[in-house]
Amino acid sequence: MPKRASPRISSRKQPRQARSEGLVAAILEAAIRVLAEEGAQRFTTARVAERAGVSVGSLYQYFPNKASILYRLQRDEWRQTTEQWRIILTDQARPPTDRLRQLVHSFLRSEVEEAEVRLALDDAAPLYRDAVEAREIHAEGDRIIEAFMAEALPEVQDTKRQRAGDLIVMTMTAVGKELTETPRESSEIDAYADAMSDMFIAYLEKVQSV
Amino acid sequence: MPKRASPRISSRKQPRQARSEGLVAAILEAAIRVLAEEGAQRFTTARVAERAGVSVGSLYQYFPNKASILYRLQRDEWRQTTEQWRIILTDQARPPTDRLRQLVHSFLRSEVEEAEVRLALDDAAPLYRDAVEAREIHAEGDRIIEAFMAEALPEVQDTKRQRAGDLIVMTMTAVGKELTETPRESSEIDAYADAMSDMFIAYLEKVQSV
DNA sequence: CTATAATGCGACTAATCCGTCACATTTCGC
DNA sequence: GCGAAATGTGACGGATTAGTCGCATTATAG
Repeated sequence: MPKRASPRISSRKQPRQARSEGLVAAILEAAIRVLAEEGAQRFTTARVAERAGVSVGSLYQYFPNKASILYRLQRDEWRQTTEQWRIILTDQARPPTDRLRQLVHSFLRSEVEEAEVRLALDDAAPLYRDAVEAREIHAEGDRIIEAFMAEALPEVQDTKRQRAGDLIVMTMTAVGKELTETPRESSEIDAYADAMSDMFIAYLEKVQSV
Repeated sequence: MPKRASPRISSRKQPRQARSEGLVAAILEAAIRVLAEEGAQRFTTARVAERAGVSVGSLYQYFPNKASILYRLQRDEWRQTTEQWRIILTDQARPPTDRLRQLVHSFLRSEVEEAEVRLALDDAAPLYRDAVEAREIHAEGDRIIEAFMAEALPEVQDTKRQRAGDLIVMTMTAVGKELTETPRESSEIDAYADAMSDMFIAYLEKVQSV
């Protein structure tokens, strides 16, 4: 956690903050590189600091421990994902099935793009999973899905609808991870995205008609 | 890897082997307990040996390294799962949809039953994932699913059918893992199993009708 | 019963890694 | 400029762990 400097408004440069911010940014970038290139096993504070061109001591001034770096990366990744979901799913000009299809495609694509980092972050999950705020990471995404489901299946019972949403999210993320593990042609990714979309839509139609 | 004693047929007792076999069994049992109770992080050869009432030295006589113990456990678990799948899916007296439904239910149940071990094994995956034989672990399961799909969707194109099978397996295992991570009522597990079965069946019907 | 081979033991080595702390350097307020 | 505060440094302590090796114990063959 970055030390919050007291809010100094009217200084021309904010060197204290400027240094710090640059340092934190450098650390996060280096962390991503280490994860992607060396994997979770070799992700050490020393290595991250070295890659960032910074000393471990400085690193520990802005991050209380190793896990917090990983947690931060995971949080940022997930925020991007969530934002992507929000943009796609709330575009009420298009029919829900279209949006769902695009959601699946976009998600799989972005998963595969950053394969190494995502896989490594996953491997390191045991280190940051127990963080207090870890549960909250997914909350926003869940809300977005729930809103979409409410729009797509307005007449379906709440618990049932929520379960359907859960199932879709779990499936999508899981398939994303699996496809990431063994590299595939981008055309094959699309084929899986299509198949998965078909599955979801068939499911939603069934749920709705019951 | 157990040292293979040369095949001595006509000795009354085979003490060499008897000791060894007991030792290996004790190690594997202890390994499961350590994983379940202490988690992947604290899974060390020393701890396993201690729990097994055996010295590390002995442990290393039958397992070349730590990863091999984990790999062995994972392999055994997966063999059980595969066998379960085979039994359920090849029962040609019942319609395919019934079998699929039961597959999902049984799988989710057994996943949740041994939650701790499975989760810990998953956490430790980075340690044994690169083992040469690791890919082969899933081969038999894939074959079983493929055979079932061929029976259920006889007129569908091969690649499409195989992708459908892949998708179902990925989804099922992923949801199983997810449900395992946050403990739930057994009734809720069943609800998810039902929902997932519905989804699969709706999907298969759609694939078949295209 | 004894020589020999198999099996078991556990202290020990070498490596790694997280996080700290005393000190050096840079920046800021004045 | 100058003193104080903020920021940065990296050697080091303390802890953990994978795997080894010389020796002890047990079983077998003759």
